[in-house]
Amino acid sequence: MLTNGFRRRPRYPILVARIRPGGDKTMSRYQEVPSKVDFPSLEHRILDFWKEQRCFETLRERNRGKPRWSFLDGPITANNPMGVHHAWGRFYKDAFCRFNAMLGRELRYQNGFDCQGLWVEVEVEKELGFKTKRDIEEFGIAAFVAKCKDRVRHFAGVQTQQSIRLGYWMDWDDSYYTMSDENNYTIWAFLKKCHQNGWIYKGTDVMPWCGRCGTGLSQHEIATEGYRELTHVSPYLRLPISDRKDEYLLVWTTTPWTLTSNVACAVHPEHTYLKVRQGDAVYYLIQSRESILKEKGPYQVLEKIPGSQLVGWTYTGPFDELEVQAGTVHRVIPWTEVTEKEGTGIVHIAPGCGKEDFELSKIHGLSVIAPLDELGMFGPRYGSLAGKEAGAVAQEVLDLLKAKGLLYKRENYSHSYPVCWRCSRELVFRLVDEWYIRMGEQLDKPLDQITPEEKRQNLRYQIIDVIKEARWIPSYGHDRELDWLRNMHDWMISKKRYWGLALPIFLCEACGTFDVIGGREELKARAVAGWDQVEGQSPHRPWVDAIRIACPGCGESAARIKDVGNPWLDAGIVPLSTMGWSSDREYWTRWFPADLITESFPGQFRNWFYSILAMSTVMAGRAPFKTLFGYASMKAQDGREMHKSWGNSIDFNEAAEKAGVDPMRWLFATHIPEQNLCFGYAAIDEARRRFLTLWNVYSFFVTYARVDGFDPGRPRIPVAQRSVLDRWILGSLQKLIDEARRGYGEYQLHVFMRHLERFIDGLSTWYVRRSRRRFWKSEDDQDKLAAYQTLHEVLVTVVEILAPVTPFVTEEMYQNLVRSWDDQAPVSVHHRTFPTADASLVDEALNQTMDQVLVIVELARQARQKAALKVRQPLAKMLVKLPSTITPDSIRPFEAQIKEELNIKELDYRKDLADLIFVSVKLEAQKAGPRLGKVMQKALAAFKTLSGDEVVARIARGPLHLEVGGAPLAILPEEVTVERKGAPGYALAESGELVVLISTEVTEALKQEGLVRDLIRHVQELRKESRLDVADRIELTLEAGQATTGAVRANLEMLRKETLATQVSFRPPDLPHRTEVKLDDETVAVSLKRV
RNA sequence: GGGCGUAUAGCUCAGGUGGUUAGAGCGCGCGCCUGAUAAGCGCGAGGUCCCUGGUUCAACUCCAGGUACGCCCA
Repeated sequence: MLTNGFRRRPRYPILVARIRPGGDKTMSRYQEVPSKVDFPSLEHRILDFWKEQRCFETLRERNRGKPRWSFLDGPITANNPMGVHHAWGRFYKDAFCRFNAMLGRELRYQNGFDCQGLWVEVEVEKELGFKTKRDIEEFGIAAFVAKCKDRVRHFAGVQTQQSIRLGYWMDWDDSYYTMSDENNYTIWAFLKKCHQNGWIYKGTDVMPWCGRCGTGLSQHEIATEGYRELTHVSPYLRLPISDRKDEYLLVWTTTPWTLTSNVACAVHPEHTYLKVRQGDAVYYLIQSRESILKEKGPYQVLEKIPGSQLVGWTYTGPFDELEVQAGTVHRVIPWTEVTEKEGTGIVHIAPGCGKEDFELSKIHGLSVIAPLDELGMFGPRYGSLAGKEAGAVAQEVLDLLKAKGLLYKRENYSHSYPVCWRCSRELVFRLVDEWYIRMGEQLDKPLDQITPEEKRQNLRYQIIDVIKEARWIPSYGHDRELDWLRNMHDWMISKKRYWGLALPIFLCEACGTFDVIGGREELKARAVAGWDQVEGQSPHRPWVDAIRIACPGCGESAARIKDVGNPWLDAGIVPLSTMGWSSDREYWTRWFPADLITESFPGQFRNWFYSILAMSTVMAGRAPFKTLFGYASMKAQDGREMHKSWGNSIDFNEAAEKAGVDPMRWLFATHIPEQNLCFGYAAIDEARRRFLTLWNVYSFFVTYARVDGFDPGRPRIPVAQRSVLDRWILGSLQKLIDEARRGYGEYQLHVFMRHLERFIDGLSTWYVRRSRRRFWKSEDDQDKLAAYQTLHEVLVTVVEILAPVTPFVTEEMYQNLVRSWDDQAPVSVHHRTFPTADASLVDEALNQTMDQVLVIVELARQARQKAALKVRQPLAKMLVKLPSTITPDSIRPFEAQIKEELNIKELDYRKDLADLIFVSVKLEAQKAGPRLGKVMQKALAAFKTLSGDEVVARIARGPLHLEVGGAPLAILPEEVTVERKGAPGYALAESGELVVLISTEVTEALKQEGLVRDLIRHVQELRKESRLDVADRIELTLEAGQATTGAVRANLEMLRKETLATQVSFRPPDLPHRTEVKLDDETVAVSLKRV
């Protein structure tokens, strides 16, 4: 327990204070810095500060009218509180905006909320306890829509507060909402333009349908997260072939409910089918699936025939007794998509229940039986199944088949099956009318051969052209989008729901003509009824439903279709709507396209990226962004999805208040964006610890600056006159500034952060470590001032370049480092101009030399370790052989540093150290023995006669040839191990050409000195434990054996000076603070007290 | 079946544009330093840089093919 009550103050500066008036710490304006950082409370303090000082508003003022940098926010769904994965994305948005603000650019700072759509309806339904659409209709659409709006507003507020907590600087009063009139009407304008191009149409198709939600799902929605691995009962049934007694088609399906609507069976015309006899019956099936017959007993293959022979046969359907089946002739049709890998090779076709089936019905003129209603239940004419849910009748269907003798066998089948992405209910396929935007034909030729003429009417290829304009980070994003665009289907934009864009499509029931309204004014002008209902309301259901217009085809009154819009229309229009496409085209021209959008990659290729591209292409003919920076997905710490029920989910608010957001932001910044981020407290803690190193350097600086009264306003000492250490760190700093600019500018934050972490490491473990005594020393000379100025400059610059990443802690440090002394400086670190590197401060030669110095020190430490001589034990000398490219003269300026760091008194340079290096070679009997056999012993003896140097020289050229007993014998290089050691009295460490030898001889005097340094260390520890102030003088007693006593007597001054002992006596411990330490073999009893 | 991505230490991952001895964190073992540092540093054990072939004086890196895994589309 050292933090409570133990006030950290340095040792020497107190003495300085007496020498130099004005140096007292009370004169300093720096605030004391605790060594432990409480991030959450610091962050709250800074949040208050920003609010009180109106820092964000000031920043906008400063940059108003400057060059623009346009960021476009992809709207966050305002349906729930924000999660940690949102925090990740919002961090990027914030960091890049802050960086550009520090470059002096004007920004829009507009956040967006996504408001409309089924996801909100689902939550509101849950709140109200609704089960189906009928509940909503009974509740009233107007009231339901009001509830949806309320929910969105509520969570927009929650997310705003959370974002502020994250440190996200946005103009929170200016957020856009996709439910706004402007947004909706701009989509209308878009749809009208599509209609003018002839791209809007009503299609009848079999769609994936959710019975609970009562709506179809578009291709986009299923693709996102729509598949689950599910097991279904899959019957094999036998269908009697007409006019062939006891002969059956074997048919397999995974969706028993669709059998009610069977009208045909498909076979592959080119594959081989088998006619087999099993029991009393004859079956037909594809040859490759013969194995399914086995479990039903022995069988006999009667004939092999091509599938084409089966085509045209008719058969009795599985549910011919149903009313809906009346008059249906069941036929066998050809289809080349029939697989020979599963099933029976005879595919059951129900055009009302499957997309491909429906396509086949058009080709072969099959009747279409659509069994399900809007809720996914069987209609009235389905016998005992009427009114039952499609997914729930599998067993009943099987029972019915069995009763009719049509069930051959059954199995359980696991497959990937689509489910509703909102409510998880299994989807069914249902025949419905939906509205589409034509995306253009897929042309079967290379992209570069598509003519301008072909593109003119083909939206698909227009978008493909447009995506080339943008920069995709990572670059493969372009390819993924391209892949999507090439293969996408027409965009289904309708949804049979309540809360969403009111599709402005008016369909005349009399003549079938439809028209699309392009905006509010047009609606008002063309309304022949119902305008009074819309006036004063938002353009939503149910109000817009009251409008009727005159049909342009026949003049009859036409009503709006009841459908609402696909929510990606809402989000896709924002590059136009939020920048004033309709209301202020001049403003739009200035801010469109965005310089940056950034969102999570997975999913958005077919969602937001796709919709903004499509809509901007139609309206503006160009991409809505210049750069798209994508990042991956957030996972839980264990690499799995985050799920509350799995207990691996982390709540944003909890993480913010537990760990603080700056450590989280540091973690985000270091992570490679295109990789999934496994998020957890361990990861945050790692980031926090690296952060702490910087904080400790800051704390060190402030601690001493306070006591010394360092005034950052004093005239700067020219860098040329500063020490090599200063010049080295300042040079490294310039390179770091370059890396920072590149990192932010190129959206490679993690690269910058890697350099930053390395820089901070060097700052802490080398610059500060080596400079400490410069800050402690009592003289107030130029060198000390240079040290303060250098460290101050470094810290301020690091704070500036790090500010966009960790806005809170950098603000705290900036206030203390800069504002405390300079009230003319910008109020906030976020108002500073981003630093620019000064290339003249980079001394490459110095950098290289310092690199060598660091290696020398590292090697010497290594040598010490080999010799088991800890650094506290002083040594007489070290010898260094430098690489040929380095001269001793270049190292000399660092000699003092090296010697002090290593606690070695002398440093000599040698061109050759061979005489002090002992090479030992060994013939490995284990390796050579099996090869040499009997002569091994003799070979060993012969080998021993050679010197190490000789062996090394000879095996360098290849096998070593010896003569053993008159016979030649070769030893292979890999059978020899070579070990290099220092000669007796030396320890060796080397790396490449660089060789370091340290003298391991410990003389009596050196030993005594080392012993006393050990003792000092223990006394310091005791002082610390006893909570003494660093400047307190002490009386010290020692009770020790002869060796220690002698050593202390020989080094008494050092002991007294380092421990601030005014009196040292040898007697049993009788002072209040005591400890017992072991030095070498002796036990020393120590006691001390403050005097 | 197609598109995109990934494969490096026990685990999680770094390693712009080819170039001495491939690194970090976590974990394990052993040391060291420390009155800024409840922190840090070093050493050790642990590597077929997925496999095969090619280009090159030189390949973890570039190219081709393959394998495995992930995401997406059919």
